[in-house]
Amino acid sequence: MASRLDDAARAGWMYYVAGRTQDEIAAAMSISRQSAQRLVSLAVSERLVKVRLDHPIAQCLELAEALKTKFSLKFCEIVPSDPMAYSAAVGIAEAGAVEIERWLRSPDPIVMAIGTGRTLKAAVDQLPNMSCPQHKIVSLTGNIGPDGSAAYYNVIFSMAEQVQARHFPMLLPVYVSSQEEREILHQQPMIRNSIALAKAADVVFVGIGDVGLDAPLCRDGFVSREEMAKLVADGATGEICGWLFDEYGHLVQGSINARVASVPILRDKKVPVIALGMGQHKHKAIRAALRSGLVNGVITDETAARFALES
Amino acid sequence: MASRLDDAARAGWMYYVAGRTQDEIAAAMSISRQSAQRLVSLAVSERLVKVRLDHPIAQCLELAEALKTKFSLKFCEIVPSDPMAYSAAVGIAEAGAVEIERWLRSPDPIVMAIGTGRTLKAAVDQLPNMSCPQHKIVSLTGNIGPDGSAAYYNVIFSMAEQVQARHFPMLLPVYVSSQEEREILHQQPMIRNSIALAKAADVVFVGIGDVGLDAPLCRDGFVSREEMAKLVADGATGEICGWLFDEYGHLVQGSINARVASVPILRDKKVPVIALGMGQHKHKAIRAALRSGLVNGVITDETAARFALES
DNA sequence: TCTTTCAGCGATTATTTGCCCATAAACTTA
DNA sequence: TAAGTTTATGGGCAAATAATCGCTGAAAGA
Repeated sequence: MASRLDDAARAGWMYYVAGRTQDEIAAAMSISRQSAQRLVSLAVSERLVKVRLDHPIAQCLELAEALKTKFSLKFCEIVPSDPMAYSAAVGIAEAGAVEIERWLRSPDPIVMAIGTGRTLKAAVDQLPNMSCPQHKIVSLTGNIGPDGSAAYYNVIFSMAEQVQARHFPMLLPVYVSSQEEREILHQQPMIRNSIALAKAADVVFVGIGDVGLDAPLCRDGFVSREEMAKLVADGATGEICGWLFDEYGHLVQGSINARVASVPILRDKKVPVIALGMGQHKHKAIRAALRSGLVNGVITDETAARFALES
Repeated sequence: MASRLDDAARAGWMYYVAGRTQDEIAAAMSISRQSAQRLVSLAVSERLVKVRLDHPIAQCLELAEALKTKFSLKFCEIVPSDPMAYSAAVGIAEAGAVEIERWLRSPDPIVMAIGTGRTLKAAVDQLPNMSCPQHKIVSLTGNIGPDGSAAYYNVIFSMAEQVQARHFPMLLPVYVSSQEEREILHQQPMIRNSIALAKAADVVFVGIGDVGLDAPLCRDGFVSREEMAKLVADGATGEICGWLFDEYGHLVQGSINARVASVPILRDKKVPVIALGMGQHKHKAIRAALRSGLVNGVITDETAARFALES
């Protein structure tokens, strides 16, 4: 199995780096061209090959500047929209990985706080193997899924493994049963330690989620359909680390926000809080988060950027 | 011009990151497919797209390419260094066996010349059972140990048995008592025949040995401790088939090299002469062998490769 | 104003690649 | 051990991509 990945890496290297054809690779490795092709595509599907585009596309840059000005952002990266893209995080994941990696390359120890969600997971999956024992990675949200599995959208664990940093997960569900329970749980020494660390983070990366019956929050069972319907009726527009906010980015009062186990969202303007998100159904959520200064950095796509600018 | 690069970046992004076909890119950008293709290839040639391979083997391949270029090698294989495994031939043995097997798989008869040493033995031990009656395997060095046993570092015998090929050992000690004796022995019909065969080899595999009081050459009694100390003082750095060379890969004059019974090392650039060796204590020997072109192929590990490249 | 040069374009052709399928090999399970 | 099941392999073929060629038009220079 490992040797197969080795072969895949070798084939992928010859194909993408050395620019050989599959026939040449086949000859070099004494296998059939078909096998070579399989190895190359395995290298791709196993994410061994990582492609990076080193050119700021003018339009995206302009949009980024405009967004930065309008919402006083510290950081803004716009990736081209792909109208045909089926999957959510095409492009964002790569761009997010670049920025995360930039922080991790720091020789000085930093504390990086991390939210959760599919987009963030996709970005983390694009990270290269690194060795960053000087850094600490701390989770902002509970890492226990509604089914009790400890590895829900295993962002912090995969990341820590990939970059070999110390990590501080928050071993709680995303939502606890009541505000009182949250207070009690947050007093536990380990949790308290994680929260203190998160509040001292040098940089924060979060995913932006949308709300609605089709949103992951609902589909993955964190929030019941009835509750979600009520939230939407009350004006909930988006979600960051489980905190629900309305279309102006203000936290929805009472309701579910009283039960979020997550660390409160930092509003300290000095620390970069960078949100990742894209796609039609997240447009309003992204705009809301930017409007209120819930985040001060964003990585999104062209159409979401235009939407946020228009209003 | 800038806008052309922008377009190239956009096209390259859609192609490599989003995974669109050139047709789709052409449609999205309202240009012909050919133009899209040109933009993509422009993005590549302008080095806007950067491919990385996130796998240990990738580094090995880069090192191999670098070594190939620097030392004009016909063949170079670098295996990942395993810092945990200080034992001899982890990885090298397998890699060597693969290459040896590749040659043996040839349906056309070949002559393979073989040196000796622990590393080569480990590689040969990794060979599968084969039936290669078409090939001839000839030994480059004497196969008689200092204790008179006929099967010292039984490389050629185990190999011939494993792959069922005709074999031509050299029934001499590694070192004879004098240059005169060597000349006489080399005139014996059987020996002469083996030497002629070895000189006509299609491919040569040798082990690289180090020198010093702890080196196998000394420990196994081929060279006395006094003689070894003198050799080291005279600048001997490594050994191939019993031939001692200095740190630039030049044979040490006189001394013990006058008594080596081995076939002279082939310097014919057309025939692959592939050396196997790894480990901290062989770094200098490997570098020396590469520097002088004593060998034109090498199978070694990452750290040895880096060492050879640095100087 | 005219000429020269040359980048870019599309059509055509050649090469390369992705995928399906039949077959062989390996591995399970009774 | 034999039958069944999964997994890998290589051939063939269609799609995708790269290379070649002649044409056009715009910019530079006389």
